[in-house]
Amino acid sequence: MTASETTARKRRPYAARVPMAQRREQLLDAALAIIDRDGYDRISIDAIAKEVGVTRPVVYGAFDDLGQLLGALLDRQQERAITQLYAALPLDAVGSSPVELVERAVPALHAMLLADPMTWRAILQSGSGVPEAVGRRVDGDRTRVLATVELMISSALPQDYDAELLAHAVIALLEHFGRLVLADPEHFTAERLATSARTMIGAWLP
Amino acid sequence: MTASETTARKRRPYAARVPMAQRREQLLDAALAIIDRDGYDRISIDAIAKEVGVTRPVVYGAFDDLGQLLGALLDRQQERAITQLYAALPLDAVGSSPVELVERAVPALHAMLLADPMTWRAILQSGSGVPEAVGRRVDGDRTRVLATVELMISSALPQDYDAELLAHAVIALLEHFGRLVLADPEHFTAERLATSARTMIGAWLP
DNA sequence: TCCATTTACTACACAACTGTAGCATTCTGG
DNA sequence: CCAGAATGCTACAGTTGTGTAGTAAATGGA
Repeated sequence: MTASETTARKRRPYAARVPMAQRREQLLDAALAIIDRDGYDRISIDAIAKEVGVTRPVVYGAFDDLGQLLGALLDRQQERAITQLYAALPLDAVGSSPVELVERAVPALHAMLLADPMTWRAILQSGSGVPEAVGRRVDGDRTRVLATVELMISSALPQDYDAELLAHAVIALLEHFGRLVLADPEHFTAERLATSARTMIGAWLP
Repeated sequence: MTASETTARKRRPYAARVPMAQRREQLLDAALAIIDRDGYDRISIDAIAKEVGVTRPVVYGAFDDLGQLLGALLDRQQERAITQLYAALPLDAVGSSPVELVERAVPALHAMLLADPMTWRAILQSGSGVPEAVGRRVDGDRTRVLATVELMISSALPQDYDAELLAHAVIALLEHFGRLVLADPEHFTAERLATSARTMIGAWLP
């Protein structure tokens, strides 16, 4: 065994070469998997590199820094979530009563969550552990959703309800029950949730 | 200037000596301040030492490691929160209707939050960023509170409401509106919240 | 086959943090 | 004043992560 053979033996074999676009997607998938498994406070360039089986310069070749990577992940995930949300909501039921809407929306949203749990878990755990740039972005998104929900409530319920507070309540409940469904879908079934929602909302209608 | 003078010049002046019990309390206060300002993911022995103006061995002289310190902080904060909560809730109103209870509880809870915001902010931001041991403890506490709320609901509302789901909803709403009040107390006033709560709960009563 | 391009790895410097043995300083009582 | 006890600091070793210059390997086209 010569010295060059000894030296060559020690060098880690190269990971398969991958076009940049595909590599970026792979890195984003890895980041999402880490966030889902370990939480936002465990995400790092080093962790992502290890998850994929490449070295850090490869990650830096695709993204300038962690912030940029997380921004790209957010872009991608947001697009996925919005697509799923619009597919799930009964937007064709324009003239229906709130109770009918709820009876159709709850099972659809329930199925949506379970069809892509990783996406929704990452979104619904966007609490204080997220990097600051991510948190600001998510807060902005939540503000927009809040305004939309507030408009819907204003047109559906009597005027003696505070629409802004109700919108906050609806968002908080959707997020909380989303987390419960993802954690225990057999216990928090679509049927059970729909029944309760119908009963409570029904009591608020004229 | 002799060599010993030069050496003495370079040594950092000692922080004031403090009895152990007082030091522990001071370190816990510092930890709470860091969590409030920077979040759970920024808490570390080093950060606490810097916050107080001592070196790390001083912190390690008081607590074995970060986990033990955070456990002690949790014990202390939990005791504070429970004391404040029991002082705020109208426990003397045993025979009152749910609407009356709410009308008295909301302003009291509102004032409680603002009387000690740091304590409540640390509790209400106990999301995914917390160290695992803390998260498990908080989850256990939440489960107990949930069971208590579920019992109260079972006795106050008609049987066609799902008490478990409602308990989850109440907890989610209390936490969410707690965060809103801490963030913007002038916008989310006690009066406004009480009015909305009265209207909604009133609609559920026989 | 050879060469140029593209993609991947190594080794390094640096920063931040954990944990501790040994040493230093401060304070109080005799 | 001095000695001892109690509390505080320094320097060190180790770990983990960031970021990068230089080198290596792989691939495809001529």
